[in-house]
Amino acid sequence: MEAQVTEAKPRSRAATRQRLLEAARGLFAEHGYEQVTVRMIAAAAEANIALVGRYFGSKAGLFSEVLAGEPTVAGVLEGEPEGLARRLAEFAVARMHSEPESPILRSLERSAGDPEIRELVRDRLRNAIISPMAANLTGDDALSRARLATAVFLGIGTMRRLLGPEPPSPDDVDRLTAVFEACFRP
Amino acid sequence: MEAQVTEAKPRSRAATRQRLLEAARGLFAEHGYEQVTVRMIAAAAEANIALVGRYFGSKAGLFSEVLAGEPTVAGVLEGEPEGLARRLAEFAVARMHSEPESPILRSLERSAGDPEIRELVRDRLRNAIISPMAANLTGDDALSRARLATAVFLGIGTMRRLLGPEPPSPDDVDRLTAVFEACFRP
DNA sequence: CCGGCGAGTATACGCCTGTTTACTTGCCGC
DNA sequence: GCGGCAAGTAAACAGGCGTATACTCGCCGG
Repeated sequence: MEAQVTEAKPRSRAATRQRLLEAARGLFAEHGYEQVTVRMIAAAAEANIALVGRYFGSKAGLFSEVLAGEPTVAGVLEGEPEGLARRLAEFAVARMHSEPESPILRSLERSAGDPEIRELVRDRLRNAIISPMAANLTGDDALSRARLATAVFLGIGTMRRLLGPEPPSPDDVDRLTAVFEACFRP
Repeated sequence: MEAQVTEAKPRSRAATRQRLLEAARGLFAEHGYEQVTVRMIAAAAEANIALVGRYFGSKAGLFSEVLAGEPTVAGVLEGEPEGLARRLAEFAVARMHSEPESPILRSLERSAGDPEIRELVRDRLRNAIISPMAANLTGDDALSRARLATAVFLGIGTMRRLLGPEPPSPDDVDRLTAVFEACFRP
């Protein structure tokens, strides 16, 4: 949570910008866009509030840059399509049993109030997950099936956030693999 | 959306309370807890803001009462367990292709900022969906499987909210049925 | 050694939130 | 008819939000 830099902070634009960016990343990932205030970000980065506006234009601009810099599940998506369901299942199970710290997907679920932010999130979801996933599928309604699988993925995240992490079970991966395969079946 | 009462409003505690309750129900269902303000509710109910506090204690109290009065998916859950997956699929597809107006489940997905509200939502989710669903399943980890199926259900809602309603496809029900069956398989 | 410029700061602005207070209005039993 | 109490109202409160402004400080080239 408080992953702030302990080293002395030099009077450097680039370094301060970076601290703000990383602080924002962590907070957004944990709490979502709306629950995080610029004052929280500035405090976590040990920087002044006004610098958020100066360096990123606005809170939304900062969020946008965080989103752009975030690694995606691309590594899971590429590879032979046969194993896709299992790779997704393994990835989801890993997320399911780990504590909150996790990529920006976390904030995808719950950042929806501001329409501008919603659009950012939607584009990101499409371009980073659904489209590449659909590209791995064959058949007419590949997009629709990719959407369904992504929905399952998001739903698991929502559930974990709401009810807390589940006790792991060795059957989880197998069952989830079957679920994703059912999503992908033409 | 603007399903306000057009009849003249009598100076009646019970009637005004009811109008507030219904207005809140509609708004919460459409936008979620945090995005709805008590001023919006009062305006929709054509009542004074202060009455929310007077009749329900607080915004959270009003939300709690809305939640308690909301019908659940109980009708879908009861019945022979064999057809459960298909009934769930039909229910989800119906929700998937309909415009926003929908039960309070909508707000379950995105009402999470305030811990008090979060707890309300979590309890409701457990008592109204997961537990009864698990009761229909056999096997040790029935709860875990019910959680997964519920996650799929929520994920579909999140997806629809984010990307808009999908064009219907006749295969949807079959595919979703297979997905839920995969969730339920021991 | 010092002038200037950019990094960093403190503070205030305007707005919106949920909640509360003090007040007015209208109806119902007597 | 009318007194009183409940229903309804307007306004303000305290606090939080994102953003913008005017300022000070620290460093670096000359």
